[in-house]
Amino acid sequence: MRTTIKDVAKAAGVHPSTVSRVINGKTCISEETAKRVNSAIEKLDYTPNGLARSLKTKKVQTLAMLIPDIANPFFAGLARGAEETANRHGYSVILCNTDDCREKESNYLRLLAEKCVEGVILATAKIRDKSIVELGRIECPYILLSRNIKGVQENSISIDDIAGSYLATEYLIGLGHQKIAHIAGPHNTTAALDRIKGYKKALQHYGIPFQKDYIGEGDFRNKGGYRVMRSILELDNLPTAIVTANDLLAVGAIEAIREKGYDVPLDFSIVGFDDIELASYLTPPLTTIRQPMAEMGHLAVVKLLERIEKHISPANILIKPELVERNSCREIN
Amino acid sequence: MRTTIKDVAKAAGVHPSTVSRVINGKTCISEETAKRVNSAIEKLDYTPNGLARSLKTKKVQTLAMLIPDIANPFFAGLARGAEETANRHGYSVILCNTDDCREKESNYLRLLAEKCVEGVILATAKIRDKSIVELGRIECPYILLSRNIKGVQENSISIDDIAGSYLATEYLIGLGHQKIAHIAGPHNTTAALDRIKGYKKALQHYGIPFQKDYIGEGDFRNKGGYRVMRSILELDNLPTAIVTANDLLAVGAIEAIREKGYDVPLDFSIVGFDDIELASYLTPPLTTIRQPMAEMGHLAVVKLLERIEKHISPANILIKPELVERNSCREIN
DNA sequence: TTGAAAGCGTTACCAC
DNA sequence: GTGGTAACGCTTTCAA
Repeated sequence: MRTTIKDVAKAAGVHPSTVSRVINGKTCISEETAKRVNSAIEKLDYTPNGLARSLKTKKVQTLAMLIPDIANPFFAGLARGAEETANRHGYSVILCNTDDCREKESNYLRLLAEKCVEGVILATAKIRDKSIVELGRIECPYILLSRNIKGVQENSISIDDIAGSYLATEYLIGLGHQKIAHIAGPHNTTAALDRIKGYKKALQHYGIPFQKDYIGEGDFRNKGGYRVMRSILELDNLPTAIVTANDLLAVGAIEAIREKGYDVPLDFSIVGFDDIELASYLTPPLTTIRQPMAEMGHLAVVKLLERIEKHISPANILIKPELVERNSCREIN
Repeated sequence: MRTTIKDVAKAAGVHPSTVSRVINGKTCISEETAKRVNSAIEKLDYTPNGLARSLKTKKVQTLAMLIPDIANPFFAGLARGAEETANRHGYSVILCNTDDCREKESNYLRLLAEKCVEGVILATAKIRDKSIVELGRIECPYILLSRNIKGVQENSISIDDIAGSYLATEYLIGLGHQKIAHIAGPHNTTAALDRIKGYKKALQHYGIPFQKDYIGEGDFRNKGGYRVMRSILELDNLPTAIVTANDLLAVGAIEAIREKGYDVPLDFSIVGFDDIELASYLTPPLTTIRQPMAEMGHLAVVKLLERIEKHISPANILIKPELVERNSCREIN
C-alpha cells in the first residue's frame, strides 16, 4: 500500500488538510510546519494520488490526440509539437491511433470520456464527421487539426489546403507545364477535397482546361500514389507534371514512373505536399508544399487550452503554406 | 455537471450500487432491472467516471511510453506497435518525449507516478541509468525497450545489437572489404556500445586489425553521421566501407561523402541499422539491419502486462536482427 | 436480487 | 495558521 496524505500527516504531527495545503503551496502556513511536513514527505517518499486529487478538483491535466497512425511522419510531426506544448503547460497526452477506422475512433472517444480528459485533438476528422460533433459524442472541448469537418466553422487548425495546392500547380504552370495531373487524397477528407479545389483553381486562373482523367483518388500513402500513377500512365495523352496531395503519394508515383522507364523530372515533374523529412532525401529531392507540422501541433494545444481554460473558441485557423523548391521539377517549353 | 451513477439510479428507481452492478456485468441482477437501468443509462447519456472507479479499484488501465522523440521514425515505429497492443488489451498510453534530457525524464516519472499508471515503457535508458532503477525512482513495473541499462538483467526487449552489427560488418567483409569504418551512436547507450562490439567482433573474427581512427562517435542523427564522416574523409588511409549505428547516421554520412565528390557505393559501401522507411527510398536504397519496430513495441507491451497482471518478469529478450540487402554496397577485390 | 453503508485519497469550506 | 468534516463518484462488503 502506497503512503497517503494521512501517513504524512501522522508523521509530521499535523492534520491531513495541512499537508494538502503545503503540497499545494497555500500561503497561510507557518514556515515551521511547512518544514516539518516537507521533511515527512521526503522521508516517506510520498507521492500524491492524482486520481483522488482529480476526482475532487475535476482536473486531470490530460489531453488526447487522435490520429490515424503515428508511424506516418506527418502525424508524428504534429504529435511531437502537441506533446511538447502540452507538457510545458502541465498536461499529458494520450496517444490514439485510429487507422481511420470509425470503430476504433468511437471506442476511443468513449474511453477518453471515462478518463475525463480535458480536451481532444482530432487529426482524423472526415468531412462528414459533423455528426460526431452535433450528436455531442464529444462531450469535451476539442480542436480539429489538419482535417476539417464540413459545416463546422470553429475550432480547427489547418494548412490552407486550397492555397497550398494552388501554389504547387501555379509553380508548375510557371515552369511551362500545361498538362498537369493531380493525385488526390481520399475524398472523404476536406484536406483532399480542398487540395483538388486549389489545383482546379490554378488551372482555371491560367486558362488551362480541367481534364477529368488527369485526376485520381489515392489514400495519402505510397500505395495509392503508385496505383493512381499507374493508371495515369495508361493515358493516351500523358501529362508532363503531377501535383500530389501529399509526399507519400509522390513517392508512390515516382515508383510507378520509374517502373515504366520514365524519369523524374525529365519526363514528369512532381510537386508533393507536407515536406516530411523523407522529401529532402528522395532522389531527386522533392519539391513540395511545406506544412509546419510541429508548429501546427503546438498551435492546436495552445488553442485547445484556451478553449478549456478561458472558454475561447478560435475560428478556423489557416496556416499559410510555403513552396519548398528542390529538384523534382523541370522547366519545359 | 455531468450525470452520475446516482442520477441513473434515481431515474431507474434503484440503488446506485445496483446500477454499478449492471454496468460491471455482475450476474446477480434480474433481467427486468437490468433493462430498466440500461434504458436509464441510455436516456441520460451516462458515462461512468473513470477517476472515481480507478480510485476505488486501483486500476487506471494506462501505460506510459518514454521515448526521446516521436518524430524519429524508429521510435514512432515502436510507439505504433506499443499503442496498438495496449489498446487491444484495454490500456491507453501516455506519450512522453524526453529529448534524452534527464530533467524532462525525471519530471515525467514523477508525473506518471501521480497519475498512477500501471506500467512504463522506457525506450530512453542510458547505460548508467541503473541508478534510476535502483533508487526506486520508478515505483511501478517498467520494461526497457531498445536500450538496456548496465547490470540490469531483466525486463528488457531489444534487438541483438552485437549480432546485428556483426552481421553488417561480416557482410561487407564478404564483399571483399578490409578497410571498414564504423560511425557509432552516443557512447552512453548500450545500443551504441554493443554495435561497436559487434563491429569489432567481426573484424577480429576475420583477422582484420581494428583501427582506432576508423571509429567515431555520432548521435544517432543525420548531423552526427555527417560530422563523423567528414573527419573520416580527412584520413590518409580512407576506408572503403562504413558500418553506421543507424540509418540516420548513414544518411548524414552519405551527404558528407557526396559533398566531397565521392559516390556510394562506388567509393564507399554503407550499411545502416534500423531499416526505417526512409532507407528504402534513399538513392541508392540503403542496405541495412532491420529492426522489427512495431513487433518490438508490441512485445514490450505484452511483457509489461504480464509483469503487471501476472507478476512475471521476463529475462532480457533479444530480437534476432536481419540484414536487408539493397544497393548501397558493392563488391571489391 | 437488492439496499445500505463504508471507504478509496484527496481538497475545500467552515470553524476556531 | 490549523483542525475537522464533508464531499468528489464509484465499488464492495454485508445484510436483508
